[in-house]
Amino acid sequence: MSSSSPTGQIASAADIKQENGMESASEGQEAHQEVAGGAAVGLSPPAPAPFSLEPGDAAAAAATVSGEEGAVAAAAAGAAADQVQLHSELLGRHHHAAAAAAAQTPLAFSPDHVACVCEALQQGGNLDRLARFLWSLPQSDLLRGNESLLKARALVAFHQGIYPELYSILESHSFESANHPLLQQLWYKARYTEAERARGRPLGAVDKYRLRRKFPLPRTIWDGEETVYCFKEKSRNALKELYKQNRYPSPAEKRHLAKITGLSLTQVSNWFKNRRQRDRNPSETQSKSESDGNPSTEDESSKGHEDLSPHPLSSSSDGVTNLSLSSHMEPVYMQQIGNAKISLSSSGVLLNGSLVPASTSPVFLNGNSFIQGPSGVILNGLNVGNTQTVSLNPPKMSSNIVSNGISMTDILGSTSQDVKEFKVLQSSAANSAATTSYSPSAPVSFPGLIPSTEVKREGIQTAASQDGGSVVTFTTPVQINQYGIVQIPSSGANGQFLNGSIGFSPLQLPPVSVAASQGNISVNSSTSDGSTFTSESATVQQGKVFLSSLAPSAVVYTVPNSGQTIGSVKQEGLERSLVFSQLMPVNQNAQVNANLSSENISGSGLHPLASSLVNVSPTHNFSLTPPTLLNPTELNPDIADSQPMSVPVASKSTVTSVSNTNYATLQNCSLITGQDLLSVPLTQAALGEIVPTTEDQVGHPSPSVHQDFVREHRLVLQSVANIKENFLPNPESKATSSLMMLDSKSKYVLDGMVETVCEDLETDKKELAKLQTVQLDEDMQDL
DNA sequence: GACGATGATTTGAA
DNA sequence: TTCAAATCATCGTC
Repeated sequence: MSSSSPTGQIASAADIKQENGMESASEGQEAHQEVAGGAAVGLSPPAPAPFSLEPGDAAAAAATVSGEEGAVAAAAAGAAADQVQLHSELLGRHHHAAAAAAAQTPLAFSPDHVACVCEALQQGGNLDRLARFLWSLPQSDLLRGNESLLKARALVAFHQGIYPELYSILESHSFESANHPLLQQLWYKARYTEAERARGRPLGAVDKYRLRRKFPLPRTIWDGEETVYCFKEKSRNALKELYKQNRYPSPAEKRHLAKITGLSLTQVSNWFKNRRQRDRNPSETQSKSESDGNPSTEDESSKGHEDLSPHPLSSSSDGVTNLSLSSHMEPVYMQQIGNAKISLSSSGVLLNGSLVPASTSPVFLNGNSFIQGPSGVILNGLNVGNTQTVSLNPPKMSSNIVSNGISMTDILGSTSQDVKEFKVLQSSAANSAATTSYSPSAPVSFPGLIPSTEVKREGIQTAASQDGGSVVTFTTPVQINQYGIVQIPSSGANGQFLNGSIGFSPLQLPPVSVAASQGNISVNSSTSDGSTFTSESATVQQGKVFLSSLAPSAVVYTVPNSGQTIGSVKQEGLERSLVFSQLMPVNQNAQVNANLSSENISGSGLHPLASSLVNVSPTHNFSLTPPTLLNPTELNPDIADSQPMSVPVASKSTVTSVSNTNYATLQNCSLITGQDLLSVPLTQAALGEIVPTTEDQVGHPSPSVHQDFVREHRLVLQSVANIKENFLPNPESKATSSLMMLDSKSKYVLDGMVETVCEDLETDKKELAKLQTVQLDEDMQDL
């Protein structure tokens, strides 16, 4: 019967989808028909039993409930129902007189127990039984305000067509956001149904829209955020912001945007596609500005169409675009298209393929990166919190965190393709470590680290560079240790990392020129007089190191000396299987091969130097020093042990972080994992052990069950066995008695089990809520 | 993955 | 209530 009820489509939490405002035209009709049937169920009083939950009903609910939480709740419901059954059986068998009395008094279930049963019945779609169950509940103050109970009452009211009561319930209590989608559907469907009944015909899309406008959601079931065209205002603003900066976001940026907006990747892609399509059509652009209702953004979008497009750089005949910049006080929008040659007359930084002058004015990089002020940084679309600053000028920094638009979660959970697309550039200031992570499209250097007087970006192609990689040269002698670090001997222990493989001391380097291309970085050490060596000329300069990429993961290092190659290091990084070689100083005339591993960094004994940098590789495993800005254990101690990252021995190494967002996400993943470990086996074990048919099953909990639960579970079951001996003379009833025995205090043994399940459920909910809060905070920071 | 065309839905105004 | 514009999603093509 319940399957044909109007709530058949929305009663089950598992069926609740993201409310997008879109509904099929036939949906209203179905709802109308179903409601008519549901109303036929009527308001007839349910069975007069004080606790009318039928064991069979609960068992059915348990069988139909899906999902972890549902399973837990179903287990509780099943246990509670079985309790009732056992209670009746036992009392009927041994205490007939008492049974009659007990049948007149409500069972002593706590509100949590009732909530568990309600949840189970809701998810099972047993709304008729849920109605009877609610009817039988005592009007206890303890039950008032219980959200699960209120939600159940709302469902029942909708199911029975008592819409005024439904509206009253929804408006009288502020529900948790987790219940909003379901309750919002109830609200709208009830309005639709009422209107359909009044009109006698199904509603169209426009009719439903008018009803939605006429009966807006109460704030008790709505977060208040305006939704236009199915997209929340926040999401649309985020999309617009990124579009203003970059009309062609990378997949990583799209993923990040999808993450922070809550939209799917397809929706994000579609939005950008449609937006570009609209912008390409002048007529539509004109009309768009008049209709969106947000002139500011639309004007920016339309007006800035040219401005925000790839910067009209002067193009040379060879296709190389040149752009010369000096320090700007105005925001700079840049987007690199093709081979762009950018020259700076002062210290600057290359970010995301675009050159950034070391100024305090906001800078937009590649249309999607943003640097603002000394304390707040958004790089490549990902915000770096206020406490995670990237200082472009000071040569000394205590902790610098730079991240690109790819969250470390994406990296950790990314596919090999994602990993291949992601490379790490790390650099550092003296006395401390500064770790940076960038995508291949975002090569970066810091003027504070590399006091360049000129930065040139050229599409340098060398014989060794087969993928457009650039060349890194600098004049000072270098060493490459086992960690793939190219060290400047004079820099002492202050070895610095670059691209996770080489390091140099910025203080030891003379002014250098930096040439960068996608996925590669070229550092040309200039002479002391400030003249700049380009990559082409670097091949004959003394003491230079050439780094040319053979492939996205392969680089060849050569160290010429007076025009003679004195050493070369071939770095053949296999995808996701790079291995650090042993210490290999690059001496004169020495040729060393070094394999750089990003996957085995932590396991190959990577020990950061005293002033170390820690290599955050783009692969699934990476090393992290204990973060000083964010400590995962502080956010959630339970996660620390399960963090899939290693902490190298780095006594003095400083923060290696990506962003707090990533930490939060890591925790999220970890917690989810934890929940998977705890909840799923727990649920399975609970379901499997609550209703066993033999005692053998009872005594052998699943080995994957959480220890606490197992321990408590065993206690319960042992007590059951003891009680059974005392109260059950009939051995044939053991299948039931092993589950439904009363303890010496006249309480249901399984009550504790139900409570345990409910507590675990509540704990999981709290933890999840906590995580969601953290994640929300992080998302807000991202925005 | 981008693009153009097109359908379905949403939205606002007449 | 109707209509048109805006918006989002889908499909086929390149």
